[in-house]
Amino acid sequence: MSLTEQEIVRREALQKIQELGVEAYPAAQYEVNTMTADIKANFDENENNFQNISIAGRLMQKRIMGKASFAEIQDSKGRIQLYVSRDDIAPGEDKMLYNTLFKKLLDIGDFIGVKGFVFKTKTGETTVHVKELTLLSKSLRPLPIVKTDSDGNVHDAFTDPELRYRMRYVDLTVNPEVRNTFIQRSKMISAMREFMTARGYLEVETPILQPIYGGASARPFKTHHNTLDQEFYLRIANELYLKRLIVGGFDGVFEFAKDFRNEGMSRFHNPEFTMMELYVAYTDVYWMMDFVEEMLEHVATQLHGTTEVQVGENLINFQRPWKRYTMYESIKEFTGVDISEMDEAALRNAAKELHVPLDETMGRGKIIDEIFGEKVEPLLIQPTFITDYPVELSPLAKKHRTHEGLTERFEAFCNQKEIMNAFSELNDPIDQRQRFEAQLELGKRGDEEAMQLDEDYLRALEFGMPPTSGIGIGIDRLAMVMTNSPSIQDVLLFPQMRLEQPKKVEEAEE
RNA sequence: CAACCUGUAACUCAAUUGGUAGAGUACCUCACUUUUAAUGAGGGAGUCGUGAGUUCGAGCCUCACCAGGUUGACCA
Repeated sequence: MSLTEQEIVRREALQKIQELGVEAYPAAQYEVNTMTADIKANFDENENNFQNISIAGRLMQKRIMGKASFAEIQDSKGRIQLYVSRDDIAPGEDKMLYNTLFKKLLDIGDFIGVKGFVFKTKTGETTVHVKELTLLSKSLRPLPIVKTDSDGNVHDAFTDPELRYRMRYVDLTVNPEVRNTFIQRSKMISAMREFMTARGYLEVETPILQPIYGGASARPFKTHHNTLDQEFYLRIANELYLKRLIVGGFDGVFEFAKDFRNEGMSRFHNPEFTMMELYVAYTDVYWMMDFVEEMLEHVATQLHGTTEVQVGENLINFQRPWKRYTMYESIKEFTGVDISEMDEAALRNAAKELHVPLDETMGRGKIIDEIFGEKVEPLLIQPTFITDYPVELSPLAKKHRTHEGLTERFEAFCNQKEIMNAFSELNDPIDQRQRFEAQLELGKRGDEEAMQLDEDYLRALEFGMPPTSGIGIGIDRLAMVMTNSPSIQDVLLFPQMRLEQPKKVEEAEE
């Protein structure tokens, strides 16, 4: 292992610390009685509460002035300045604690605990006057030091995306807005969970390893169980298992599920992603629209205190009611072309005039989807429901109650992206079998994303499933909107990446 | 998978028509008891992503490879 100069210096410092009899990685709990943010927020109001404080965190700045120094400590809530004077932390004859330990052997990034009282410096900064300083954990690698000068210019920012994603621990340490994004993501999920739990729906867990993958159109990851000597797939959706639970008699079930799709990676796609699926018995897709509108209005308000969220240049408003179009209406609205009565040949012609590229294999439903994707989706900024999807695109959705060839389905779009997909669940087992068989045909023709036929799921439906509506919400996509993040990698703590190249191994010495 | 861009000190970036490798921060030494990008003085630090080629001479030109990014195609 080859070390940089700074890593060597820190290891030497560690050794000297231990030679001085100071424990660099003490075992004992360090009692903390307040947080940096609490001090900054409340010291002006109530100075007496901060005369005997104890805080812990990383040392992030050191400004040595001789016999006194200023430093900054960072805990999970923020930073605060420390005033460290020699004669306070080392009151006796032996000034080792200050002259040697603090000044020379402590580095930026070390975890320390301090006890003392809060005061204001003559420049007005709220500062902890340190009476006692304890090393809690020595850091052996230098953190990137992000500094902001008096003109507001940021120096040496830790911005390289690769390094940020690979070393998220460093990213979280030095970039407070990154920490905030993940706090927001967590709050968003909590808000959804509370909203659904409050209505009596049950949070459940279903298998990730599935012998038959289903519930979506996608290519799966494959794996193998040794004892069973059997192939398994990592789930691409949890839909079919959740509906089995509705068959089993639960009124409402939901799951925040990690799903896996063996497809391309991009700003909007990670091989593993989180989807929340909810199924509610005795409801239909129109009920679900009302429900989800209310839930997202709640989520936005919980996160931002308002239904409005700034996303890039757009101010997105989740206030009810959202715009609703059928797919045909939306195409008519945004292209001026009414395709509702067109057959496949007329559709192909219409697509050509709209400059939407098609290929020969596409059927009627797929062509409509292409026109929509090209001409309508990019224009959907505010939350919008699109309903009534072609039946060919929706093998698990119930047939439309009045329109031949359509289904009882909606997708919601926001900031030019689909964020959820829902339908009145197909509960006619005969129809479902035919839809699966149609999918098998597609698979035989080379469609790698075609669904498999799931006999056990059909058996469940044959026992009877009540009318049910279900929804899948892309949690990562929604988090991107709610946290104003341009890339999915910014809302995943550890986005998937190519394996890090090992450092060049030095030629073995013989 | 395709096009384009990037790779120089621990970090952020320079380097003229191809001619001895530079700055700020960080690091090390010294001074300094209200600083805040602390300051002042001094010092060390680089296989220029890897490999080949052109050339008297390559950080710079050519080719291949590696890594990363951006955009596009498919999928949530």
